[in-house]
Amino acid sequence: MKLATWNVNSLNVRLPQVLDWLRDNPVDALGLQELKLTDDKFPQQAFTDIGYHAVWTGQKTYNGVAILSREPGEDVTRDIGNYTDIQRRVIATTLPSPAGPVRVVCVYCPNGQALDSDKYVYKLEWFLALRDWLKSELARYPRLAVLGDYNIAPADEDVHDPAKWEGGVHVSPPERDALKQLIGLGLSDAFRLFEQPPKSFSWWDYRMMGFRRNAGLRIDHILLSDPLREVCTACDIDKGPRGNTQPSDHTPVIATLTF
DNA sequence: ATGGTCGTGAGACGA
Repeated sequence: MKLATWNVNSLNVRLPQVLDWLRDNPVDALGLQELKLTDDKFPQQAFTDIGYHAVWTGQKTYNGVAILSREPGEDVTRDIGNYTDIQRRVIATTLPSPAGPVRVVCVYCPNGQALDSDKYVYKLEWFLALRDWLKSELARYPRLAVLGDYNIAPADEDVHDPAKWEGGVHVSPPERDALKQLIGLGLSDAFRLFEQPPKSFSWWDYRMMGFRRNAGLRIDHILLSDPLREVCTACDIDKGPRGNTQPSDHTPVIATLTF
């Protein structure tokens, strides 16, 4: 079973690239972030045509998340428990697997903008709410995968130039602590279960030829509960789509589970 | 060089 995540930065613009990628990488589930379209504009038929089910929650201009899957899902959730948030950042569904139900949670975590921003306060609050909700999800679903754009680079090795980024959003100690609190629920960063090339990133700024210089961050993650960690046999970043014409600034991350 | 580039949607704003 392969699970993937990709922040597409507008599904309107990136739909052809998503379809192409799925033809080459027929994963069992793909979480998408930053759809930037309303529910009525979601291109369901295009995914149906290539054999994928879809669940989504959209929003005009900003945010929006979806999960595409080979098998239909159950128990779709579009909120973090009781946390009231007009921003559409979470969707979850339960998929079948040989080992039993796998809960897939797709998240588009807040960016935070800057350490002195109200958006940074919102980001940290949002992560607390996510943690509390994931704790209850984990109790209900032992096989839990939480994938998406976390907008947090877990460690300096996930940053192209730690000195330049120090004191900035995505790397600050409170943000890294927020991510560690998710890990502390009993989740593992699938990417770090394996030996990886140095300077592995999942996002590169459009500006300053960030991709060409490999000036990136690893901020897109797949977190796995212990029963899934035990069967995870690979986790890789596919840099290919970042080299496309008119690319997203993020590229997919894929985890392989072998039951 | 304190900027740069995208996407959205029609001027900034968010990332």
